[in-house]
Amino acid sequence: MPRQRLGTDHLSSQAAILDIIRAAGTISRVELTQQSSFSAPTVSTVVRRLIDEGLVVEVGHGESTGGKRPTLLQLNPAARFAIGVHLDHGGITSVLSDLAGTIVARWKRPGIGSQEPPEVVDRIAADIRDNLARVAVDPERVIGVGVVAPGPIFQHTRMTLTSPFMERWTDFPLASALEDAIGLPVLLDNDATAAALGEYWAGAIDVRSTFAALYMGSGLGAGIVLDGTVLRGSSSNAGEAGHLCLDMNGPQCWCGARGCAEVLGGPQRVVDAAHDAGLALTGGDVLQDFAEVARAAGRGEEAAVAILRDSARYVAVCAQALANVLDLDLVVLTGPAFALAGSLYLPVVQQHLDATFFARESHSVEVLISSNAPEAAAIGACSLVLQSELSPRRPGLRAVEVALAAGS
Amino acid sequence: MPRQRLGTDHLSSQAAILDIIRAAGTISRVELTQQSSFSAPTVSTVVRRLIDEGLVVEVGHGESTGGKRPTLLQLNPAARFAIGVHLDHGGITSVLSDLAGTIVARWKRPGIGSQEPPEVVDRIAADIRDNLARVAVDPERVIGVGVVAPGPIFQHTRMTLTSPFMERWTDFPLASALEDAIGLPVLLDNDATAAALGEYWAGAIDVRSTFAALYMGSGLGAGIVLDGTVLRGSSSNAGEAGHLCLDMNGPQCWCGARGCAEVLGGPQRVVDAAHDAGLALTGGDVLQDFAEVARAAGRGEEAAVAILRDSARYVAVCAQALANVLDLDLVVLTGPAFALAGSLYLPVVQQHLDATFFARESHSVEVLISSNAPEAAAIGACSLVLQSELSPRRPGLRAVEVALAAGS
DNA sequence: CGATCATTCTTAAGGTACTGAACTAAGTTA
DNA sequence: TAACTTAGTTCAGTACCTTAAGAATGATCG
Repeated sequence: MPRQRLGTDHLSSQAAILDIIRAAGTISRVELTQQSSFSAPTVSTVVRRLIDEGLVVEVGHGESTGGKRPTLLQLNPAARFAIGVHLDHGGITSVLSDLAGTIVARWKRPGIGSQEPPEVVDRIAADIRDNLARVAVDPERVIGVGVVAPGPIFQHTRMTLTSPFMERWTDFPLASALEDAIGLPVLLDNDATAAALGEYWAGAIDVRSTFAALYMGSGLGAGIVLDGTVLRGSSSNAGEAGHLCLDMNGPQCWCGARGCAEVLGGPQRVVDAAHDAGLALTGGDVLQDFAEVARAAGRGEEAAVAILRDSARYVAVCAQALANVLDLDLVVLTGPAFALAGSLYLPVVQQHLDATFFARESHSVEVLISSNAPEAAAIGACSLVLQSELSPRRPGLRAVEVALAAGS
Repeated sequence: MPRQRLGTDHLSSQAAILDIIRAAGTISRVELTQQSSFSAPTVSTVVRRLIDEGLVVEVGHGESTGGKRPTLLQLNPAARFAIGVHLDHGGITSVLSDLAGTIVARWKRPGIGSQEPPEVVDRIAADIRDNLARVAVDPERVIGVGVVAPGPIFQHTRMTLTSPFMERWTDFPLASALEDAIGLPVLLDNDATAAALGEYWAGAIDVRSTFAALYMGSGLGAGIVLDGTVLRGSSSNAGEAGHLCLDMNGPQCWCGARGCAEVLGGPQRVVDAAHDAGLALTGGDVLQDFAEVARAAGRGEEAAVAILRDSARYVAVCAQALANVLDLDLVVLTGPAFALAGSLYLPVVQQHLDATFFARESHSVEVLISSNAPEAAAIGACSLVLQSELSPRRPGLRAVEVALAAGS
């Protein structure tokens, strides 16, 4: 007997209203009518439905402006939960987040390189069950699992990822396997894409903004969100800013091209440069070494600062490319690498955009560091699930819808 | 008394159906139900409305597949017309196009550098009237004028363009002035953006495709169309592929940045290089000189071929950047420069994408030369009007809607 | 302090768009 | 000619949204 999927009916109106409430944080019904394209009665009934479903709660009253005081509305964070799993070389980072994108629980397990995919899937499922029990969240309120990883993906077949670092996972039907193991719908996506959506969802970014999230973890990528909708492109591989060519005669990249931004200024390059400069590194994985470089820079070691600043110049050019192609008004720096060294990158990127963004006479491009940078990808994975279930979009969500349909 | 705006009601369904008919060329109602998300009865009624409005006509029957033969539908090209005006340094190119994007009339006038904007507006209006009379098109069937030009635009104020080549036009309210002069709604946009939409509209490109049009005229730009909707960004300045940075230490560009693709491989660079190589050029405007280089290459002159091939490498990297950021499945080369030398650029771009496109394991990126390359911008200007009136989109059309609202 | 007004939100009635089910139309197949 | 297949329409019902009017609640002012 199919449990009724909440929020799937009354699609457009529910989704739009909920999204405005989410972005606003706290808002009255009147303001909703102004910010949405709906009339007051429609807002009223939609809000009542949202309240009945428990997704929204009334939280007191606002100031009067000469008449009745408005009733203020907010998301009910505890109404639904989602699980986000980030597969990366360094390990599997998972979070349980509520409706507002706040982390309720987090756990991290060793990398995936050594085990076979089926074992990893079982481990992920077991960890999810354990952690749900630990924080006493009603499993009925968990609406799904988002799984994200770097690299190009073949989403239309519900297969998983193909990056040279994850060879083992090529042709393994991760989504369906995990669905079978855990009994929840599973969505699969790119980590940078997810991080961008997470920033939109949890970072209270305006519905109408045009922004990109530059994600730096063990690699460099970007996610793009336009009018609240993730830009996926024709095969869900949009946003590969790390493979913008910044030097036509540059070094070969693993992707097959030359002079990719990731090779010239990505985390691996930072670590290599630090090594060459004689900095003492533990020689762990890329991110651990990058963290040491960032700490050295934080202590004021000039070599480390110079290396990171050099990297920042390349990141800035990536941001410029994205801004010029997409006419952005916001760039968010996120991911573990920017969590460590964002304060050094931010001014470089901001100044570069101020000086070179093509339409700067028309408007500036704001640059921010995500407040959730370390777990951005995992939170983004949660947001994938939350948005697809609570605020589904018509265009551009093909892949997610396919996955949902197959997983319901 | 307000004349009823056709196609503005019943928005979503009419627009969707009409768009599918346009893309298909010829199609039956049954196929429409398959390709759209509507039921057979809905398609039936919507099609009847379109036929009543004269936008669509029945054109015989298709082959039977074991039952009743399907009635085939087509756009009625003569149902509506639009005017497209392309302002560029070399001159003002205008076309009158029908619903299918076919050129009915075209005219070209000298450049706009020497005259004051009000005079130019009067001349444009007079030319439009003359040419409508000449080809005997009922002015009632002309739904509007699209005006396009290179460079960044301030569309939200209905002002016009700001490029160093068009200083005179800064702060001149082109759209409103022309509306007053001609009595038709006027839309304003970037030339490359328009060219992309023109390619979509007149080039019968599939509704679901993700494509960009690289436009090379006197400069280099791009227009992006996703799911049939123009990507405009936050200020209608998206797609500035000519100002992607391909060399961080490259020469200064007029836009303020360094190493822009346009400077390194744009038409001006081709002309300059040809000059340096000792090719005889008449020294006219950029496009005329570019045409001579292209002809020289066509005759097999090695220096010219080498120069163009060099330019093509930069164009190819632009295409790669767009493809990687947007996950494109199609790149169209258009504009007068590619009309002249596209056959030389195309293989270079195609090979580069085949070798370096990030998601090439997932799908390839097709590269085509527009069949309307010489007048692509002007045809695109027509398409702006046609689409906004006949197949309006909700998201991303902010600027156009503002213009339409003000102009109705 | 009570009458009036402003503002917020809801109820009621009506219109539009879409759908499923049943039907007509027009062919093919045996 | 009868049975079947495919194309397209009619009809009644449903869901959603809107305008118009009303109810609730608080501010303002004589």
